[in-house]
Amino acid sequence: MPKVGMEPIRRQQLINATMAAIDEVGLAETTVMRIARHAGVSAGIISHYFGGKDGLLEATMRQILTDLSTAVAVRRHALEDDSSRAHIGAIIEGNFDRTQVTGPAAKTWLAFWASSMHKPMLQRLQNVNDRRLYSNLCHQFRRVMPRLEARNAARGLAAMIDGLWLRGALTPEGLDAEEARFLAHTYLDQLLAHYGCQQPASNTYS
Amino acid sequence: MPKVGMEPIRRQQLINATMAAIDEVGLAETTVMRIARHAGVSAGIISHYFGGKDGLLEATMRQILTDLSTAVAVRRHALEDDSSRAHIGAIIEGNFDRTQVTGPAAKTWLAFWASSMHKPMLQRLQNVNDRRLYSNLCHQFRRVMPRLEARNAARGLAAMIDGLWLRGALTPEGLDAEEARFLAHTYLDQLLAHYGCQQPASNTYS
DNA sequence: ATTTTTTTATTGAACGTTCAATCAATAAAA
DNA sequence: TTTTATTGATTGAACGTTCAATAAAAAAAT
Repeated sequence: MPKVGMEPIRRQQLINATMAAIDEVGLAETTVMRIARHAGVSAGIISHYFGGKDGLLEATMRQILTDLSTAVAVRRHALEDDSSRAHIGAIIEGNFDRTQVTGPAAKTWLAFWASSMHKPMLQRLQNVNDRRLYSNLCHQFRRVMPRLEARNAARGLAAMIDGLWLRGALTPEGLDAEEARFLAHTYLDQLLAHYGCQQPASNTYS
Repeated sequence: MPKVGMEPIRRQQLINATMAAIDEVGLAETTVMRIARHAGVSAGIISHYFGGKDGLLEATMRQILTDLSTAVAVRRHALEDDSSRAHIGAIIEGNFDRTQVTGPAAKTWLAFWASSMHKPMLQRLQNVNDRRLYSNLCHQFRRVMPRLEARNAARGLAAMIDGLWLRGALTPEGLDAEEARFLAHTYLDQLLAHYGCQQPASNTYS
């Protein structure tokens, strides 16, 4: 039933179907037929729109990374407070955004993470994202502490965020976003407390 | 060239070869032939000793988990100091043990971690290990802080350890064990500082 | 307004490849 | 001679990709 202008619709359908399939059976058992069935189309269409399975997987990872960046950027631009604490808090909140943390996205995220160890293209994507998180954190920490300490604080918080993600993706019940945010913010408070920064006026995470 | 008593030797050879193969090309492209070539034997031998590829993969994950547990247990039994700080410090040190952190083991570890999301047997193994780490940490923290705080400290430190592992496995240069240990110990100090515990006499990680 | 032509979207069977598992044959050690 | 260890060609299943065929929509022609 071909109508014109199907391309963007199909691309999005197939990307969503890829995440659903990975959530369902894992990347290893995600075949083009299973993805196609999820999207309600035939298998051949994948090669038509993405040049092949690899192209679709790459596009899917791209989308996840873009969504994550957007979630962080939106919260940072909405800040009234320009303190480093507020900026870092926004980064934490963005990283535990609802759309990212929910089932399919989280499992797809971890699957690509593991896969990126041996696929240069995915590794490149993952690296770019990683560096941005680290350099953003580092820049904000440097506003309130010396270079070396800022570097360590940034690495520590980045590891904490990733670790919470990882554990969330692995537990059958999925990530408890509230608890994760609480732990990350508490850690942030501890990092900043050593340099005499004032506590935030309201700590609104339970 | 069959000699008697080959079984334990071959089993270990094949487990090591499996880690080498995963380190080299990733779990997705680790075939029985590649493993066999690494071990210098034929492909058929894998089914003979492990009942199939899945059996070998399971045995490999078992070995990694056992090695990790042993590394922690050895350090905890060697403690002169019985303080909670010393015990938790030993858990950290064990988790960043040299044999675990080095190339093949780390990448195999992460690969299985991702894979365990959809393979019940691996998930079971991973869960048992996970609970032991958490409950050990929780038990030690409870010696110096209230229940709820101990729970959060344990979850935070567990996430930090996993996050450092994850990032270490992903960076091309591999995990910088010294830095990881330093960050984990610093975090531990921060957690304990809130409850007025004395700082350790000597902080011997650079 | 109808019919014809062109364009665009989609299908699904066929093909070639890859892989894990099997097992009869083989060879060294007991 | 018997037992144990190992091989490697073979088998069958599963997968990604391709492509000729098809059908709907849009455009052009009547």
